[in-house]
Amino acid sequence: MASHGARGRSGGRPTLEEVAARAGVGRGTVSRVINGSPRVSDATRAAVEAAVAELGYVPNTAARALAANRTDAIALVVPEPETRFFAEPYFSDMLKGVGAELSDTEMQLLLIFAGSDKERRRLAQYLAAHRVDGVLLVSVHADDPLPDLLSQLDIPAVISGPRSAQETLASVDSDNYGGARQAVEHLLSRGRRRVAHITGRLDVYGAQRRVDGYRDALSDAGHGADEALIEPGDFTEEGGSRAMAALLERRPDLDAVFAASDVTAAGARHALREAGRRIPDDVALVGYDDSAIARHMEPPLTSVRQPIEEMGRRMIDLLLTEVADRRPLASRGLDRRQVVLATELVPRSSS
Amino acid sequence: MASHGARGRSGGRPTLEEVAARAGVGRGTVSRVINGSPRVSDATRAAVEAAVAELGYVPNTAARALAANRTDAIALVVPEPETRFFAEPYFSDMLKGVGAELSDTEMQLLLIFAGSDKERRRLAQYLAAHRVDGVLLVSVHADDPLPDLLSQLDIPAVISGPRSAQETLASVDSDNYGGARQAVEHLLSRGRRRVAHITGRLDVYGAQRRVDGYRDALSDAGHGADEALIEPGDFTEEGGSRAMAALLERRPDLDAVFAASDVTAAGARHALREAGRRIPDDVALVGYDDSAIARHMEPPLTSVRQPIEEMGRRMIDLLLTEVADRRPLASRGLDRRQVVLATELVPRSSS
DNA sequence: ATCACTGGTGGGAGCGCTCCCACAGTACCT
DNA sequence: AGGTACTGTGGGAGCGCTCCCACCAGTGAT
Repeated sequence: MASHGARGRSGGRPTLEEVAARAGVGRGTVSRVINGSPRVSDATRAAVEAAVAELGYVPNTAARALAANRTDAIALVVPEPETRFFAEPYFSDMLKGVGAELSDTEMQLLLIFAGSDKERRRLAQYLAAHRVDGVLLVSVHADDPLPDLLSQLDIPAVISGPRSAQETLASVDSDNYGGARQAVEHLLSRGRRRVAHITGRLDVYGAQRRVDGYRDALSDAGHGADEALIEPGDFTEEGGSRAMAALLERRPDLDAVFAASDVTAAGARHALREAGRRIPDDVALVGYDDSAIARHMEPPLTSVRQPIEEMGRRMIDLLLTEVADRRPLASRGLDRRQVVLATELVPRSSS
Repeated sequence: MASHGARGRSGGRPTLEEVAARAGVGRGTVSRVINGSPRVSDATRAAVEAAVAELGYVPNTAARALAANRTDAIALVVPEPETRFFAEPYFSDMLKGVGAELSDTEMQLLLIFAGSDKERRRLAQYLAAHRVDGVLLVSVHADDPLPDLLSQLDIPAVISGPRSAQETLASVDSDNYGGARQAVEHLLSRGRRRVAHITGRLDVYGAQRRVDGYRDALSDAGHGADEALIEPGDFTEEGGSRAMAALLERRPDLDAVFAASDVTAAGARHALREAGRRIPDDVALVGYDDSAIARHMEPPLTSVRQPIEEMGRRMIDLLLTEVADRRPLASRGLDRRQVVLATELVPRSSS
């Protein structure tokens, strides 16, 4: 008689209890089946699954979150205004990788923009409320307080691009050092001898590593480091243009430029044109990121490609591991919390 | 003595109960303060707020969701693959409006892509679990089962672009009829007399309305409807090109074309060029959407602009109203559940 | 036989809120 | 005086899960 709806708000969604009654088992057993515990007999499992299907039972996430103290959600935090998010393929590629890796998981992905101060305050509140089990942090600046907030709140997080060589958070990065070497070695192999470098913002660790790669590639090839061939940029087009002009003034004999980003390269190209230098005839140019800009530049730009989609996938891998490790008070599997992925040089006619 | 942490897991986050103890009031009172109920004396409210601040209390969303049977989250569902989402400014504009209108709300926005079958199944499950209080549905096709699923689950939803004149869901749309009239009237005012129309996919209600607007504008101006001047397209570039070719064959004397989208217009332009017709000298061309394509076309394309960002804002308004109306079993404020916003003609040199 | 174990199971005790009923106090009519 | 009505407040009873302990076979070692 008391089959379903003991306290039956008959209209409502079925509950665990109702499934249990229907299947003739206890609540605990249904819970075990739902959560895929192995310690359930096959017969019982079948009975429960039948009841679930008949009743159209769907677990109540809020109740689960409350009881288990987890949310089964992670956030992808973009500390940029939404405009940049849409403008740069970096983010959509990243999102594609993240989505793919998450697709056969129960985890739900939240996309959070934190470009403005207001949004950042909201985010802090959000994190303080522990509304996600983990955080993916992309495109973080050196002075960003977010990573520290996360460690303080003890929320698992993975960062794309470590802030320094001593990064404490788990991170996934592409090989900035190796990518820079590839670019420079490519230019040298093409017979260039006076290779300049326009750097990125040097408070970004990845930009520093690119400078290191540039230097080492030159010295390994027996070229002394010529500091006059290095000019700081800031990843912007104007910065690239300004830096190029400075370089041309200082070292008019340069025959190649490695720019720390495609956008920077676009600026450099502009300055080169103004100075009447032909690309690649007079000066070869290599960028970084292999963005749409590179493909559409005139002439098409040789660039270093980062496996961004794979970075997204690896970030999820890492994060899920960190989240899982926190569930039982057990084994930390921190074997490799800093992942570095190889880059690839995409040669085009600018070099 | 028993001030805080009656059952104190000292490490954990403070709870409502702890705040109540600290402030020397009952749980109910703290809850009232947190939720902004007016029936709390100023003195008590101040005491509670102080306790909240001292303890750094943040409400537990899961507990609240469980007890109150709401989630304080809404979903923006995009039934397209992510690629299109990033490619078309429509979505980013929409998102901007939505975000703006939501920013001084406690509501959290979830972005859900449902392009593939797998994703759609996930979404259905997600909605069945009632993980959001409401849904924003953009870019829905006529045969999409999603709207019905939503009404069936009794989840408030707002659709961008009604599926028919009898749309039951709340909707926000731009004035497709009026926009088409604007386009045609503009062409007539420029002295054009044989204005053709390449339609959109006619299973999209908005496309039908554009045809209606086109027809009425012509007949109101005393031009009989010439069905030979109407050719179905499908919103794609190839479709536009094909339709244009057909029109030219059938009515080589046409002197203007109103295309149901900028993309369609791009296709039409191609066909016109191939046929040796000059734009606008021989044939004037008007598109729809005022997208980047319109601005960058050669010659720049006259187009009808939809206020997409405002549409996003209005959709949120409507949705929040619907969600609020469902909270107490009270007053439905369904005054205007179908919003239509005016369009604007942006004249450029193609007409 | 007795004593471990082990796989399988039931159900109590929470998780941290909101809802709502009860009730004290004050104020304003009859 | 007694009624009625409100404001402000406390706290019990859930919301629907998970966790964990207790318990019941069955199995093999002693």
